[in-house]
Amino acid sequence: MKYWLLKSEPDCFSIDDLAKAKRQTTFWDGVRNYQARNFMRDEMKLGDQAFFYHSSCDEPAIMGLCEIVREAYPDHTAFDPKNDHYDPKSKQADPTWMMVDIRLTKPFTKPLTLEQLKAIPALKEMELLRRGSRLSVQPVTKPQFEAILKLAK
DNA sequence: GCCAACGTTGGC
DNA sequence: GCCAACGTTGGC
Repeated sequence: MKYWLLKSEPDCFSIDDLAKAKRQTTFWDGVRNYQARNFMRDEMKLGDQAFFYHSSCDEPAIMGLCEIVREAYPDHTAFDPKNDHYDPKSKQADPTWMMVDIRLTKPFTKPLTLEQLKAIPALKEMELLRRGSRLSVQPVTKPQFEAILKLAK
């Protein structure tokens, strides 16, 4: 099993939105970065665990834990000219962009803020904390995953 | 709102 | 294939 971190801007889609969704499940659309797509397409498997992270907001933080409930399939929002994430280069017959489905399994009552994460020695090498890191879908190592889960409530 | 870091685009 | 220009991300 692998571990992941997924970024979302809460103004766009927050963990509360996910909590309110049917079966606490959503498709993770809008990823338009090749490295992030490759992680989703090639490495994300059913049952993998993923942290839900709020970015570009007052208090960036890991908000909860999710599970991958469907493996990669074409991101249909790329085909829709009216969608913000429309990409004319992605064709139905040969989709460029993929998405997965995730289900919220454990919203944290006390999210771990970015500030707190930075203070945890076990997370020194974490991708999220790397200077200039922008990857919206990123792998988390098992020790990192466990360190975070131990502190999150 | 600023700006550093990074990815993408396009001319050559 | 190089690289400058540009756009985006995301913390502050």
